[in-house]
Amino acid sequence: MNTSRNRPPLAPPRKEEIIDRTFELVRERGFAGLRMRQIADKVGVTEGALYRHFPSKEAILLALVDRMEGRLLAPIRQIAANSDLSPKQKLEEILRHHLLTVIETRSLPILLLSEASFSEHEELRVRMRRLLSSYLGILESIARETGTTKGFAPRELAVLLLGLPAAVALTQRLLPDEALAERLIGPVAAQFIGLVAE
Amino acid sequence: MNTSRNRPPLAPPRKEEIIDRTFELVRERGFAGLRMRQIADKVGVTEGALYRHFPSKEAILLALVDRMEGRLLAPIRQIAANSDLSPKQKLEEILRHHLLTVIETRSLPILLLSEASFSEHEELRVRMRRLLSSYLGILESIARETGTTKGFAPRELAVLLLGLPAAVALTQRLLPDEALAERLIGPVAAQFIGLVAE
DNA sequence: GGGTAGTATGTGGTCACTCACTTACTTTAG
DNA sequence: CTAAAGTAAGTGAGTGACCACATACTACCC
Repeated sequence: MNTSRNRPPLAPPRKEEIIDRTFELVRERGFAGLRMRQIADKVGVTEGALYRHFPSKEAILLALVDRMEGRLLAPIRQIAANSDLSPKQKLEEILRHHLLTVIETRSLPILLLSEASFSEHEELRVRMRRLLSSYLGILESIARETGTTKGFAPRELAVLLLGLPAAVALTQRLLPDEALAERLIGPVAAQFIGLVAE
Repeated sequence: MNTSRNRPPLAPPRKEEIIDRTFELVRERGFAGLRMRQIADKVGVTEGALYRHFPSKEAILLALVDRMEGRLLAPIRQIAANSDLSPKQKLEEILRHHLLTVIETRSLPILLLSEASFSEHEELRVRMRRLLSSYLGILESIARETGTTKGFAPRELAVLLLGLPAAVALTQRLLPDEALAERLIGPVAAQFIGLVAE
């Protein structure tokens, strides 16, 4: 038996690679301009080969949303469940995680959300609604644990907190400014939390 | 001479109507899904007729951006130039105007911004960058007039203030909630300004 | 030698845009 | 006043490019 052969069973195979490359394409060019041809070229196969692994383009997009959800929402759920943190600390860590994700993925979460909200794929819109709903729900319930929220209702606070990553996503996509981005992720985010929550 | 004949010279003709109908289509279905066919159907002519008035689809989209700019940015410039208002009042009015526009146009400004940031039409991306740049610039210079901005640099404050309309746009598009929207436009916006500016 | 991954080559449909021609007005010349 | 000329707006039938997806065939690996 060939022990030197490194099976790639956990670092999963083509399927994962296809999603990876698609992720990169969407990050640079967005949803609307994505073509099966581009994915195939980037993976280094022909279009037909993609259909060995996914039944349709929509299936690839849905897998991409899963990926995004894992990267954005899963860590946020963990932070929210961490009982070592005060509500304020939770909000701060969530905000920081969201902002970091926005920067690393070139604003993908927010832009996906808005592009997908127009998609003709019903399933995609449903998933995006769910994602946003979960996100706001998590922030809302933390807001309820928090002492004072400066008179904002929990839902209102949740929307306010979504605002910073949303604004950062838009400005950094169109007017990149690394120094500004770092200030926003760091001190600005922290102080912003300080203003709206005790 | 027929005095009762109401010439329609100022309420301009087809061209304006085409932009109006396109505006409605984009508001409901977004940029990416827009087809010349749909515009023609909505105006009540054939596709060919559209090309009497605009040389290309892109030209229609650019005219649409002009329309959006007139609706969003022009009033904001006026508010900023109104010397009867304190800086804080200016920020408050600008924020309210932006939020109202977002609600009336079903989140169009923000979503246009993100969809267009991926467009293959270079000119469109340039225009969107300019629009965002102007918007942030106006807020920035008001921030400079303001006494205290709670330690935020002017540019940082501008991004923070963009956040609320951005978040409202996303949530209202995907999870419409009229009562929440009204609270956000009214008391929440006012209180938010109170927090970040003196 | 059978299943998996791949290629080469379609195919039907859609889209922005074109074009020859018509229709309804308006302007102008005699 | 009228007929000829000019023009703005529109029609309907393309056209070529592109795209998601399909089908037939092939290389490779246990």
